[in-house]
Amino acid sequence: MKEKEVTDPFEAAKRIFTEYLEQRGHRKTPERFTILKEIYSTEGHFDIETLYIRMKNHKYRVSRATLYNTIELLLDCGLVTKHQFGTNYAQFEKATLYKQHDHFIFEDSGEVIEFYNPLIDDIKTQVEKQYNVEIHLYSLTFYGTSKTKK
Amino acid sequence: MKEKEVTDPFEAAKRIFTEYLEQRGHRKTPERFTILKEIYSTEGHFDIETLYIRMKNHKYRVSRATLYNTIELLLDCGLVTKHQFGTNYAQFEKATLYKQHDHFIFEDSGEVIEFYNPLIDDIKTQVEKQYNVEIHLYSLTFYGTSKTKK
DNA sequence: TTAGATGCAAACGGTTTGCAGGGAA
DNA sequence: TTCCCTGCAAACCGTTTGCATCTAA
Repeated sequence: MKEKEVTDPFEAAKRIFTEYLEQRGHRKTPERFTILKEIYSTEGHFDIETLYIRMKNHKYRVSRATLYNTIELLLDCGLVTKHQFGTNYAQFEKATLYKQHDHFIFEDSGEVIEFYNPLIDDIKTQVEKQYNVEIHLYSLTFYGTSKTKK
Repeated sequence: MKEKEVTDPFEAAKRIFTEYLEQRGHRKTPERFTILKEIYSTEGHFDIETLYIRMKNHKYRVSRATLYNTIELLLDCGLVTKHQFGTNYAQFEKATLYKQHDHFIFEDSGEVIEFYNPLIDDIKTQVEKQYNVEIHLYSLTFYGTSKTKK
């Protein structure tokens, strides 16, 4: 069975990115696909500097400017999402396409838990009605500590 | 009747700030109270640079360093809250002490609507139970556009 | 009197920009 | 061949820091 081709998230992302680039008349450079691959090869959140160093370690030659440029494209086509958890630098994560979620941040370690709670959709609907607006994006983040002693 | 003393939010904040400074052994400098006054004299959100310019215009002599320093104290004693609405600079607002709220941001103009929806407390409680954590802070922000044509 | 606070300016660090050279189409 | 993209480095800008001076206590 050709399981891999059906389920590999990177292959799916690659197709989406390719189509996006073609539609917009952007070039399909090797750098852009290498960056996408690097992002899809790890879990969790990352910032640009971390990604830069990771690619250096993997002997990929890439500049920070290109990272910022490519991330912008990936945000635009929905393959990556951007967060700003109260710090003064941005964090990113690959989009899970189907599984929307929010975040809990441990105040001491900065560790991130992802969760999904359907009540957020009710709030969203209520706010849209109440103010006659259309919500495209939202961000819900909790900050706190563990109750189990360490 | 002594209405003013009972209801003036600045007077209330001043008392809280004074007590906070005394408890921590911090000095009650004129700069600190002038900054508090400036913050409480306007509505809505502000960033440090805006506050700095506003105080300059009012002929108050203050340095950015002192603004950052004092904001830190005001955050610590809960008189001011900090936001990072996806930009790379922080925005602040005076705490409304009793009226908790969240934000809707217009993607085009950056305008901010404040709202409160009690369902958020249910989500909070559920997350606390689910992950055995204690939530101290949260941030809920919606981004979107108006449905009424301009 | 003195330790903490202020103002100024330099340093810091994440992000953006300008530009010459390179490569996808 | 064209002109979009890349890499490099400088610029940018919000925030932090170092230090001499000042002042609340």
